[in-house]
Amino acid sequence: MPMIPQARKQPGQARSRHVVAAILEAAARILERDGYAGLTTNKAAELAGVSIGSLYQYFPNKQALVAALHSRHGEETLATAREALRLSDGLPWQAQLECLVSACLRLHLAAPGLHRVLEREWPQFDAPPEDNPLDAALQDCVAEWLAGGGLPAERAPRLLRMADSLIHGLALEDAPDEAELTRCVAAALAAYLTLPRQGPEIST
Amino acid sequence: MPMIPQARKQPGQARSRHVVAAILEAAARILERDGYAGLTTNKAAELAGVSIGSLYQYFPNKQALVAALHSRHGEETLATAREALRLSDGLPWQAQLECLVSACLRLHLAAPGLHRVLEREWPQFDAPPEDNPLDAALQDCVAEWLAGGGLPAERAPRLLRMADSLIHGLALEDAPDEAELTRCVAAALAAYLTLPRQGPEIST
Amino acid sequence: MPMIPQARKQPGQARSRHVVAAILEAAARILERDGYAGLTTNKAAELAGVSIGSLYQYFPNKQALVAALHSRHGEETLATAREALRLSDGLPWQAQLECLVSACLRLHLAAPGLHRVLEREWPQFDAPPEDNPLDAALQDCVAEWLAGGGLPAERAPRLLRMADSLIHGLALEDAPDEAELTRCVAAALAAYLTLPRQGPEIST
Amino acid sequence: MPMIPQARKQPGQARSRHVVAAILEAAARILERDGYAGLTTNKAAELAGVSIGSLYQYFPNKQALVAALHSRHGEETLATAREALRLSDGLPWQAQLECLVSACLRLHLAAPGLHRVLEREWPQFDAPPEDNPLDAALQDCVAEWLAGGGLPAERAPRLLRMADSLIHGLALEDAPDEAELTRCVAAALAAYLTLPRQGPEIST
DNA sequence: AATGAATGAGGCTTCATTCAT
DNA sequence: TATGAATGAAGCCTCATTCAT
Repeated sequence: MPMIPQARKQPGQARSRHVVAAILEAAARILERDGYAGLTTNKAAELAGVSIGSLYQYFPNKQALVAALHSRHGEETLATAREALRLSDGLPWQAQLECLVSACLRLHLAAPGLHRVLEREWPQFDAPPEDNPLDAALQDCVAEWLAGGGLPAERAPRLLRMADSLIHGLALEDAPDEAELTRCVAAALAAYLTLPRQGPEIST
Repeated sequence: MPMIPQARKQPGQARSRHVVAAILEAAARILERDGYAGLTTNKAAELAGVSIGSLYQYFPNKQALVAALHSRHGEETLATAREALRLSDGLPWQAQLECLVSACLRLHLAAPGLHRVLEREWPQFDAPPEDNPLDAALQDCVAEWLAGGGLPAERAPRLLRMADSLIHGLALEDAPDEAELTRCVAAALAAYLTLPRQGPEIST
Repeated sequence: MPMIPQARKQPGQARSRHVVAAILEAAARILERDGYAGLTTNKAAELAGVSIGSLYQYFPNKQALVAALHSRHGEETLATAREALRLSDGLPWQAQLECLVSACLRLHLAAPGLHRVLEREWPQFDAPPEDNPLDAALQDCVAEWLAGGGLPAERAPRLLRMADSLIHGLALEDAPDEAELTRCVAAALAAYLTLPRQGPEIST
Repeated sequence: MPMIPQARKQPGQARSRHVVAAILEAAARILERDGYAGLTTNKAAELAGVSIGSLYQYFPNKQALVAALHSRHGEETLATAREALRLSDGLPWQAQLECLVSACLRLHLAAPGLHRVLEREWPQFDAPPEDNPLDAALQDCVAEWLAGGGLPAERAPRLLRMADSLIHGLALEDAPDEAELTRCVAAALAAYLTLPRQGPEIST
C-alpha cells in the first residue's frame, strides 16, 4: 500500500502515447465529476475507449493512475509558476506574486473538483512529504525568486503550502471571481512574507 | 445520495449514550488513520467493541456516521470561536484574531487527519453550502465581531473559508509550531481584512 | 425449518388475548401491503404497539406468526363454508354451490393480498398436505354435502383445490365484480362435478 | 424498486451464452426447490459453477434474474399455446381447448414449483398487468382463436387467468395424472366460455 | 498487444432472535 | 412479564485485478 507505483512502461509508440493520454483524460474527467470514490478503472477505460486490459497494460493499478494525474498536475503547476515569474520579471515582488497567484488560480479554476481530489482526497499525499521531485523543484524555483527579491527564501515551503491551501479552498467558491480572489490570496501571502523575522508575541 | 440522514434514535439511556460515543470515537480514529475510504462500518463497530447491528441501530448508514462527526466538529469549532472572542473581548482586533486562530489551530492540531477528512474529503459539497446551521451560526458570530470592530462584516464568509484552508493546510506540517503558525495565519487573514474595498489592480 | 411451531402459550388473560390479536392484525396488514418478504417481526410488533420481546413471548418465531394467520384463515373459510351451506340448505346443488363460492369470494375480496400470501407465497403449504385438521374438516364438510346431493363425494379434495385456485386467481383482477366472478367460478366447478365418471377420451 | 431491469449484456459469444444458460438453469432449480426467498445470488452462481461476479455481469440484480426466467416461461407458454392450436386446427373447439390445456399442463408438470413461484410468488403485481408483451400476445392469440370458433373473444383475459390458476393449483397435486387433470380443467374452462352472456342470477 | 469475460474478497446493510434490565 | 438494546449470520452487490483468447 505505501508504494506508489509508476507507469508500467514508457509509451514508446505514438499509439501508446495516445492511449495513455486518453486514459488520463478520462480518469481526470471522472475524478472531477465523481471524486475519488467514483473513479473505477473500468469506467475510466470505457470512457477512454480502450479495454480494461489495456488500461492495466499502462498502469499497474488504480493508484498508479491517480499518481500519474497527480504528477501531471505537479508539472503543470511548476511550468505555470516558472512562466509567471519569467513573464513578470522586473516587476516589484508584490506584482510578481500577484502574477504567480493569478496563474495558479487560473489553472485550478479550470477543474476545481479534480484538483481538490488530487490535493486533498488523494490518500497518498502524506507518503512523500518533500521528496517529490516536482514539489522540490517548485520550492527551489520559488526560493530562488524570493532570494532574488530580498525576501526570506526559507519561507518558500510554507508559502507554497499556504498558497495551495488558499487556492484550493477559494477555487471551490460558488462563483469565483479570478481577479478578486487573486488580490485576496496575494495579499494574504504577502503578509506572510513580510512578517517580522521572529517577532516576540505581544502578550503571553 | 443527496440525503443527509440523521441519527436513527437519540440516545436516551446512559448505556445508549456510551455506545454512541464509542462508535463515534472509533470512527474518528479510523477516519484519522485511514481516511474516508478506509472507514468501514464493520471496522468501526469492531473497534468500538459493539456489534455491527448496534452501529446501525444508531446510524442508518455510513454517511450518517461521518455526518455526526462532522456535526460534532462544527459544534466544537463554533464553541471554540465564541469562547476565544469572549475571552479576548476588549483587545484590539488583531489580537482577537490571533486568539481566534490560535484556538482553532489548537483544535485541529489535536487530530489533523480527522479534520482534513471532515472538511475536505467528506463529499458534502452537494448540500447547500450555507444552510448548515452551524456554519451559518459561525458566520454570524464572526460577522458580528467584525462589525463591532469597524471591519467589513461582509467578508466573514470568505474569511472563514480562508481560515479553514490555511489551518487545515498548515496543521498537516511535519512539526507544526502552534505559536508560529498562529502568527502566519493571523497575519494572512488580517491582510485580507484590511484590503482596500475594491482597489484597482494596478497599484501595489 | 420443516417444523411449523404453534403459539408458545395459550392466552389465558384478557390482556394476553388482546395483545395476540393486535399482533396478528398488524402482521396481516403488513402481509397484505408488503407481502411475505416485507413482513418483519419488528415491524409487526411496532405496528401492534407492543415490544418485539412481547411478540416473541407469544410467537416463538416468524413462521409461527404466519402459521397462526394461516390457521385463522382456515377457520374463517371453514366457518364461512358451513354457514353458506346451512343457509342454502334445501336449494338445488347448483344454487348451493353459488352460495358457497360467493361466500368464499367475499372473504377473499376483503384482503386479496393477504390471502394470496397465505395460500401461495407462504412456503410451508407443501409441508402438511391434507393432515391439516382444518383442511380435513373442510373436505369432510364438502364431501358430506356432495354425497347428500347425489354428487361424487370423492371429488371434494380436487374441487376445493380448484375453487381455491380460481378464487385466488380471480380475486386479483383489477376491478373484481363479485357477482360476475361467482357465476364464472360456480359454472367452472359445476362442470367439474358433473364430468362423467371416467369417460373415455374421444380421440387416441 | 419498480424498475424491471433487463439483462446487462446480451450474450454474444458462445461462452457467454453458456454461462447465462447455466445461471438461469441453476436459478430455476433453486427457485423450484426453495422458493423465491430461498434463492440467493450466491447460491445460484455457485450451483451454476461461475463466480458471483459473472452472475452480475449478465444480471444487474436478483430481480433481473427471476425476470429472465419469467420471461422465458412466458415465451414457452406462448409457443406451446400456438403450437397446440396449430396442431389441433380443424377440430371442434372443445377438442382444441383440451389440446391447449394438455400442452400447458405438460409444460407445468415438468417443474410445478418453479412455475408456481414465477406466476404467484413473484411480486410483479406492481407492473402494469397487460403491458407485458408476451401476455398480450398470448391473449391476442387466444382471442383470435375464440373469435374464429364463434366464441366470446372478450373472455380471453379471464379465460387465461382461470386456466393459469387451475393449472398451477392442480399441478401441485401429489400424483398428478395429466390426462385426468386435462379433462377437469378443460371442462371447467368450457363451462366458463359457454356461460350465457349476462344471465339473470335467479335462474339455475 | 489488445480484449473483455471472469474472478472473488470485501463492503454495506437487514432482520430474526436473545437477554439483561 | 414487558421492554428494546444488542447481536451476528447472511444477503446483495461492487470493483480492482487477472488471464485465456
